Amino acid sequence: MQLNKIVEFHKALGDLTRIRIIALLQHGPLHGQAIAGKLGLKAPTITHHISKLRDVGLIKERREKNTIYFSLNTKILESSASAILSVGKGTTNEMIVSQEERADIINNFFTKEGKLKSLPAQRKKKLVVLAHMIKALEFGKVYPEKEVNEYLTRFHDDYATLRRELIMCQFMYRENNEYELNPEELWWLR
Amino acid sequence: MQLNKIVEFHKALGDLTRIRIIALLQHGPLHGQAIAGKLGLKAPTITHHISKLRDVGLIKERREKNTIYFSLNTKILESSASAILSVGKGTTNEMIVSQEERADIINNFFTKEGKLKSLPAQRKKKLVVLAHMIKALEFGKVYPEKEVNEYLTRFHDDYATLRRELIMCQFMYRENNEYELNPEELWWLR
DNA sequence: TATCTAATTTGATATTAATCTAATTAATGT
DNA sequence: ACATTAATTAGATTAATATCAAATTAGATA
Repeated sequence: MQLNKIVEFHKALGDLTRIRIIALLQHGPLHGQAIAGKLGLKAPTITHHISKLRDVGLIKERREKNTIYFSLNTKILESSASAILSVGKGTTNEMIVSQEERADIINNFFTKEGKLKSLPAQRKKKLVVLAHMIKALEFGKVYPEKEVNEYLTRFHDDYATLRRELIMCQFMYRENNEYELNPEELWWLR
Repeated sequence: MQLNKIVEFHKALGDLTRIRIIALLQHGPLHGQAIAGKLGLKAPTITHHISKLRDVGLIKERREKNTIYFSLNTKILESSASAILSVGKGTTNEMIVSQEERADIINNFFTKEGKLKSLPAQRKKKLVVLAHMIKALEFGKVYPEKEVNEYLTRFHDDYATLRRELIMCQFMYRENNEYELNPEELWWLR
């Protein structure tokens, strides 16, 4: 149920410490100890909060020597913040699929081994199938084309068709042969 | 918008029952018993949640005989939802000062013993001086006025002027005679 | 006044979650 | 191999809070 996604997002923001972390990260990446120092808290507390924020897709990170720099995924922030405005109104109604219906579709179009049998013709089902396949990909991470191909081969030999469908349905976008999940389309996922 | 208001807003939305209530109210006003029935909950529970939503301004109500119809304040919903996007962004490039320049200013306006000689007239310098003085204060901690006064006396006898300047430059904010650092303005501090 | 209905308040209970210390892991550097 | 530094995990404590039954309040009506 996508209502739960919305709940988790707001629960993540419903804490003063995490809002302060977000306020800090709006100005650029920071590492854990720096955040702890600025907020007057201990490192484990920061780990705790960062992982809450990461759980809802708000945190990107990059490692440099021993220290990890955390930064804000502003695309996710924007799309998640606006999700509440359309809750209950069927704005993304194409995607309003019950948990059971989704399970049925997955069941019908994938083998027990997880291979895709065929791509559904019906748009709604196709979206469910595509969404299912990218579940293991990471928001904010940039994938070279080769890696995308290898990944998609896990589901079907014809990775090129899958890749094209992901682009056409705007689940991913491409920039000079590198691929990235499109958070604007996928806030309701996961 | 105050950080605490933002926290309270998201805390209000960080609960599945309340999100479901919002989803219901998107379609029009409903009275308590109706909400309870649709959600499979008891009346006191609805009262509890409605009052949480009302606390953050999301609920409008109108009485009709004995029953109260609750509805959504969509204006508040929209503005509160977007508040998070600009949190931490309340800073101007006015405060981009090099480390050396800052050291010079500190050197010129403080005695060796750490007393403030005078308050700079030039705004940029004044900001540096004020920022220097609050370095030992903690983000997120609430200080009673008495404690702020004692603290500021370490720099100058005229603590009242300093305190007023801190408020006016928005380095601190005051709520019923308690003071707190304003993280939105002070992210650039070390 | 008595009575009905809807909403609220009042405990009580169970669950979640924020924070810390201490111990551990991960990656670097000597 | 050893030491260093940053981040994480584990465990404990404490504070919030979601829910309900029971009692109460508020307004309307007979």
